[in-house]
Amino acid sequence: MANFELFKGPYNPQITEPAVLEYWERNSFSKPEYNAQTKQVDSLDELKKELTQHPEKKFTLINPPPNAYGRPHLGNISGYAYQDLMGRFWRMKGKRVLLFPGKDHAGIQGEIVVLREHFRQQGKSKQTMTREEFYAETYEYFTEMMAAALQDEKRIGLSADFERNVFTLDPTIVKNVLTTFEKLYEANKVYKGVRIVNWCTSCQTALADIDTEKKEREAPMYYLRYPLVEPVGNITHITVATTRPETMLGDTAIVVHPEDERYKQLHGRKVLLPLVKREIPIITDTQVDREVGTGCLKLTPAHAPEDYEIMLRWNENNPDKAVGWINVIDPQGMMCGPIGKFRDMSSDAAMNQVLSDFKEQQLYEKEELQSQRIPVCERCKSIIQPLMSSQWFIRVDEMKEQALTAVMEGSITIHPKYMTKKYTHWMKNLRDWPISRALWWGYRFPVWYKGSLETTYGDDGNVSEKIGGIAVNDFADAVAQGLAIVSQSSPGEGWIQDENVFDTWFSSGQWPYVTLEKEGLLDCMYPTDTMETGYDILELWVSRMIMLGLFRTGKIPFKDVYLHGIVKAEDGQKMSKSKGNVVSLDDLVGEFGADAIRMLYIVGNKAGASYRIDREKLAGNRNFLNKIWNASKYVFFSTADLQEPWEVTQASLSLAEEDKAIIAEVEKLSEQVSKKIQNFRFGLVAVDLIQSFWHSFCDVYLEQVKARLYTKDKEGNPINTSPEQQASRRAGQWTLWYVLGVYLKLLHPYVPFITEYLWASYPKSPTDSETIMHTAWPDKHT
RNA sequence: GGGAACAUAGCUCAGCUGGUUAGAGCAUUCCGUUCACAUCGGAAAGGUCACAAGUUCGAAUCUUGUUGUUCCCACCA
Repeated sequence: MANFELFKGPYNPQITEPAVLEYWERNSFSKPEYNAQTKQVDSLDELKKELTQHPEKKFTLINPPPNAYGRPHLGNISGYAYQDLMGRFWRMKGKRVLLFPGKDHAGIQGEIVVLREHFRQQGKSKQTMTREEFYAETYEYFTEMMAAALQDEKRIGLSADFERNVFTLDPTIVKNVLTTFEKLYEANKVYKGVRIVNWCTSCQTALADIDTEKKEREAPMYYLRYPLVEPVGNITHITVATTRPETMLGDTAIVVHPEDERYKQLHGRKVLLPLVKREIPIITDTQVDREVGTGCLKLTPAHAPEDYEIMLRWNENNPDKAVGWINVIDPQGMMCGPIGKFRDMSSDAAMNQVLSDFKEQQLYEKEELQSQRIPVCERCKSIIQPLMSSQWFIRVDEMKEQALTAVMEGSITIHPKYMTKKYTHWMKNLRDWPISRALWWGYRFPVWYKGSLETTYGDDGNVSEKIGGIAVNDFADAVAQGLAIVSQSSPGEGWIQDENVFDTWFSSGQWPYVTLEKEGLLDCMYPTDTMETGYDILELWVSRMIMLGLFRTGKIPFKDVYLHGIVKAEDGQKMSKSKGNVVSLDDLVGEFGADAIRMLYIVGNKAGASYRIDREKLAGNRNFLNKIWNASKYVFFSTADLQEPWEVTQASLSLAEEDKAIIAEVEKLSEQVSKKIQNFRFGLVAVDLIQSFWHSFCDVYLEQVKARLYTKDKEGNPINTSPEQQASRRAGQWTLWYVLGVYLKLLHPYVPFITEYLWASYPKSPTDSETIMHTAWPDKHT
């Protein structure tokens, strides 16, 4: 039993919250197995049996797994308040609630952090360790760090089943995630191929489009002349504009708009590519913007994603006049390929050399300073070098159709509704998903090669692979030749495993079903009910869960997606370490309490809307908690002589008009709160709830009823002694008791700590739940 | 270039499918208290609902346009 003392003085969360936390943790109230009727924890089998018979009795919400290292900031924690609100609501509504917590290994960022924060101090690096040593030690490091992140989840009041907390690299999870890869491979939805990728020369890995961001910079645009092989009329050359002259060494065509009158007579003609003396054709594509530069685009398919797309399109429509690509920059950022003296220069040196050669040959026209947006690595901020590389891809064409349909036909609802467009737009434009990363920290590909695997950036500009010294066209070819195999375990002596690990989102994209399957709960708790996360990872994460969930289970992974806004720092800016405006839970939880912080997240806010940390609001929230505290204490001592109020029926009391009014208000409020929570409008109804408690119950009703409750006047003489007055007093006491109970329950999902603490002193029937977490929600009809 | 959201009191924002006199919190001004609470109570002041046109008996709310702010996406070489 909870033993919470009603101490004197103002409400002090520093006393109450740790005590409540300890109470929650000591019992197992947050487990779906906890049985409110028997007050026992059922077995897993009993739970499954019940949910099989009554599937409507479950509520599953998978908590988005935060990075396993380090402490989250106040913004990272905000989601837990929403997730917990839903969990507590449905639990009180009598459902078997599972909030499933986990931690993510965070791929690239995890590797960067552990190298910087852990290994560097010991003088270790990837050069001085084996892959196995690195993995084992990092695993241990992350396991330690995880405990700290868990503390914050608990501290904000998240009623998750923490015993089930699971790491993305837990062996059973790994096995399941890799099985998905195998199934994708069998279904021909995964392939290995040489494609253009966003290459981070610093992290030495490929990145998906969404793992890059754009940086603004001023850079010169150079105008370069390419002579025509044969002059057309008096035209002897064309001029192209570029910000990256060194890539001209890999040009394979010139592209003009088919309708551009200036160049119509040049279609199909050839230019002599300067410096490397290659003849390349002039082709057409409607994507070329006639207004930009000279209207002539130099096509470098190996080092510009747009050019690569144009090449594919052209080749599809003109198979007889197909153009190829020539890769001239290797993964280290050095020049390579059929480029003569430029080979082995750094790309910067090559750029200067190209420019000076053009000048010398009188082919240099001019330069103009221009602002441009260049892609950089989201994690390390290095400039992305697009290049050709052999990578694993997921074929998304079919998967994205299903994922689109699920949302457009309403099997999955996104809140706020207007974010649906963001999702559909992104999904429609989705290209094949590159899933391999050249890292050590993550899920290594379950792919094996016989002998060795070599990737060559050839002198001919090709990128090719050899397995055991034998050249292969592609992975399928290698499998056919018996040189490669997809398998979770080594096929035997002499086979080596693919060095790549999976993109982090490949594993977190499977989170809903791999977590439940680990616990044997897939049958009875999947699909989950709601996914709650920040709107900034709708595309990054939510979309992947929908695609992979549909693929692997044939079912949607969740029915509703609630997207919360971004919490800004006190200065209104996004929180970031570099700005120095990061606020942690520790900074504020002592002064205001977790309940006040949860209110800041939720009260008055709506889905998708951002807001900032506001100390004035926090102070207001703290004042409200104090109001609850004092009003409750008042009710407790002024109803102390009321016997077993739960046995009393309303009809047996002579209720005054004021009693009836507040009872009616609170009952109407219950319906509203229930309805709005179910409609995901948590924040706005919270304002009504607070208003009602503070201004109807405290300011009005409590003042009205006081005179009827006193048993002595100021001089100490007995008052309210007549039978009518006694009955009136009793009716007032009962009303206070009843109404406060309703308020505490309605408030509990919002401010769980104070309501739990007060619930211990609230007079309740012996059959009622000892924890407010499992008492019945007060609405009657919904 | 495309898309989305927002524009309401000094500040931060509510106002859901159009219906009396447009609301809350904070801030401001005045008044009040000693038997829950000064982390309090009562009251006041404060708004051409960005602008314009339209639909309507009626518009902060719906439509269109204009202006401004924010965010996202994209191929400006």
